[in-house]
Amino acid sequence: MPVTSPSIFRTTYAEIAAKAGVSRATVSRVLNGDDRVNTERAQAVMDAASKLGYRTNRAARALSTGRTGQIAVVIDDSPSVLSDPFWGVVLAGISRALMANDIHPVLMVSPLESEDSPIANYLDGGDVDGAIFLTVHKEDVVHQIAQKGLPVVVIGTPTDLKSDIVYVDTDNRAGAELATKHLLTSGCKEVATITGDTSAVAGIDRLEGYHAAHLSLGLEVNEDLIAQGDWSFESAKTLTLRLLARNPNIDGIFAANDVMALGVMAAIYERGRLVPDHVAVVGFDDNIMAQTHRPGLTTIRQDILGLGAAAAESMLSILQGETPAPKILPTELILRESA
Amino acid sequence: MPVTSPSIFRTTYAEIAAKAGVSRATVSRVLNGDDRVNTERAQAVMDAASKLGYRTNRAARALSTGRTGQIAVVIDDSPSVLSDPFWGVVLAGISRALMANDIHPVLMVSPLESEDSPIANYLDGGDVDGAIFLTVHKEDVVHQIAQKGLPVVVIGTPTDLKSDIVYVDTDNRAGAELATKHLLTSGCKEVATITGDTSAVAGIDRLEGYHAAHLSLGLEVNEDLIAQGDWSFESAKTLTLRLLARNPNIDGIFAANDVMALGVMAAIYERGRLVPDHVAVVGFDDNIMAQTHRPGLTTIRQDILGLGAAAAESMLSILQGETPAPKILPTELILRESA
DNA sequence: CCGCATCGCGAAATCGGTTTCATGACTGTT
DNA sequence: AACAGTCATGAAACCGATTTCGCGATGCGG
Repeated sequence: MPVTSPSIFRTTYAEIAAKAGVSRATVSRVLNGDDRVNTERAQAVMDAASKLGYRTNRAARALSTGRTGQIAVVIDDSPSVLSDPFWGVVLAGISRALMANDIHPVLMVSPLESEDSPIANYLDGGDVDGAIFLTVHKEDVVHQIAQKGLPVVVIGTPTDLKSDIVYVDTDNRAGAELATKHLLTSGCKEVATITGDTSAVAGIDRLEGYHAAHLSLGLEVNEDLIAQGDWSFESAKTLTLRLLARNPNIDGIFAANDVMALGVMAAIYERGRLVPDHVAVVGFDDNIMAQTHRPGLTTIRQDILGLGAAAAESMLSILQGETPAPKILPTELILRESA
Repeated sequence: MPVTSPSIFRTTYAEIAAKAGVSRATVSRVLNGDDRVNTERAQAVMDAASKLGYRTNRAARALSTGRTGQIAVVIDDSPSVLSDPFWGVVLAGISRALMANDIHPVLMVSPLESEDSPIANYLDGGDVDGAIFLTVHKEDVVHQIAQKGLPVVVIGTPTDLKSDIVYVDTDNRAGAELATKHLLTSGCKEVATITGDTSAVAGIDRLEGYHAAHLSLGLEVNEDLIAQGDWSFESAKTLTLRLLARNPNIDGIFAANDVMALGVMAAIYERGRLVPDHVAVVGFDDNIMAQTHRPGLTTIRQDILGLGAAAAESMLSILQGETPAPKILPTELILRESA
C-alpha cells in the first residue's frame, strides 16, 4: 500500500525539543501549561514551537490520553428534519461553542433505530468524548448509550424525566402561554390551538401553555377548540378548515409552530376570511417564513443559537466532571401583523 | 491530572491475537482484508474479534497511517447562511455519503477570513484528510489551503475557473433558462428578473440563464427589466416595487431564489395586483417556503441532497488519488400556482 | 554541617494499530 | 536431491504526545 506521504510536514516535539535544548517531556509540560518549568526554558520552548509552526497531532494526543477532543452531534434522520431551518442554526450554535474550546463536532445524520445501529456502535467505539442528540425518535437508545458511560446531552426535553440525562430546551410552556395570552388580551374571545405532535414533549408543553394562559386569566378552555396537529403545514390547514366550520366564532388561533401557522393562515384565506381582521394568528419559532410571509407572522422567538450553545456548554461541563442541571431557555413574543 | 479511566474497556489487537492464537500483525492483516492469510486462522481472528466486540481505535490507526478518516465541512459563517434551510440538507447529503464510507464529517461553522484564521490553521494541521467548503466568501483562502496539499472540494462554482479546484454545483444557468422560458412561453410578454448577488457565480449564471431563454426564443432582453438583488427578501421587495412603478406592463418575474420570490410577491400584492393573474412569478430552490406560501410558488428544484452527496463523492475520489471532474447537477421545473 | 523534603527535568514506557523485515515452510524446477 | 522462488507469519520498529519514575540539585530545619 503506497503511503501517501504527507505533503505537509508536521513538526513534532522532538524537533522543538532539539531546538530548545530540552527533552520532549519538558516540551509537553510547557505546551500544556504546566508551570513547574524554569521560565527561560519555557520561553525557549514557546519560541521554538512558534518558530517551527507547531500544531498538535490530535491523533497522537488522543491515543495517549484517551480523549479525542471530539463530540458527536447526532441528528435523527428523516425527510422533515432535514429541511427544517431550525437544525442548521442549532448546529451553528454547537459548533461555535465547542470550537471555542478546541473541541470539534462530528456530524452524524442518521436514524438511530436500535442499540446496534451503526451510529450506536460508533458512539461507544471511543472515537468521541460525548454525544449531543438533536432529535430523538427512540429515546431508549439514547439511554442505553448514556448508561454505557458516554456523556450525553439531549436537545429537547426527554419524556422520561426520571432518568438523569442532561438536556437543554426552550421554555415551550411559557412561550405558548405568552402567545395565547397575547391573543386573549388583545381582543380575541375564542382562541383555538393547533397542537404539535403530542407524543413529543414539546408538543405537550406548548399545549399546556395554552391551558395555562386561560387559567391565569380566569378563563375556561373549550376543548372543542383544540386540534391535534403533527407540526406539518398540511395537518394545520386541514384541521383549521374543520375548526372554522364547526366554530365560526373563532377569532384567534395559536399554532404550535410557524409552519403550521402558515397552514392555518392558508385555511383562513381559503374560507374567505382575513388575518388578522377576522382571525388573529400566532406561531412559534420565528423562522424565516415568519418574516417573509404576508402578513408577517406574530410568533414566539426561541433562542436557537443559544440552544445549541447551551447544549455544547452542558457537554463541556460534563466533560469536566460536573453534573449540569437542565437548562431551559426563555422565549420572546415577536409582534408582526398576524396578531 | 486525574486520568478519566475509560468506562468502556476497548478490546485491542493484543486480546484478539491471544484468543485466536496468532500475532497482532496477523490480526491487522485479517481485519484489513489482506487475503494472504490462512483461511482457518482468518476465521479464528474474525470470530475472536466479533466475540470480543472489537472496535477500531481510530486515533491509533490515524497515528499509524497518517490518515484520520475525517473530512472537515466548512461553512462560512454569517447570519444569513445559518437560517437558510438549504445548507442543512446539503450537510445531510454529505454526511450520508461519507458515512457510507466510514468517514466522518467534522463540522466547522466559522468565518474563513484569512489564511491564518483558526480554521485555516486547523485545516493544515493534519487532523482531517480533506475539506469541503459550503460557502466561500474569501476564495483565495481556499486556494491557499488547497495548495498546501489538502484535498479540497467546493460546493458552488468558483470564480476562478483556471484553478483546478474540484467543485460541484447545480446547473444554475440551465435552471434559470428553464424558469424564464416557462414564463415566456406561458403567455408573459414582459418578463423581469431580480438577480442574486452577481458577485457570486450562482448569481451570474442565473442571470445568464435569463438571457439565454430570451435568446433561444428569438427575443430581445430589455435591460430595464433586470434588477440587481442580493438574495434577500427585502432587496427583492424593494426592487420589485421600483420595477413595477417604472414598467407597469411587467407580467412575469423570475426571482433568482425562493426567498426573493416571496419578496417579489409581497411587492406585487402591495401594489394591489395579483399573482399569477396580473404578474406570474417563478423562484429558484424549491425550499419549504415555496410549498407553504399562498399561492404556491412555481420554482426550480435543485437536488440539494444530491449536491451534498456529489461533493462527498468527489472528495472520496480525490482521496483515492483520482482527479474528479466538476459535477453539475440538473434542475427541474416545479409547477405550482404562481406561474 | 548533615539529613530530609522539595523541585525541575530527562529517560523511557505507554497508548493501539500498521508495516517492514526476517524466518521457516513449502513448491516446483532441473 | 539440491536450489531458487513463494508464501504465510511473527518479532519488532514505528507513528507522536503523555506520563511515570527516578535522579540530581537545591533549600530548610536541627
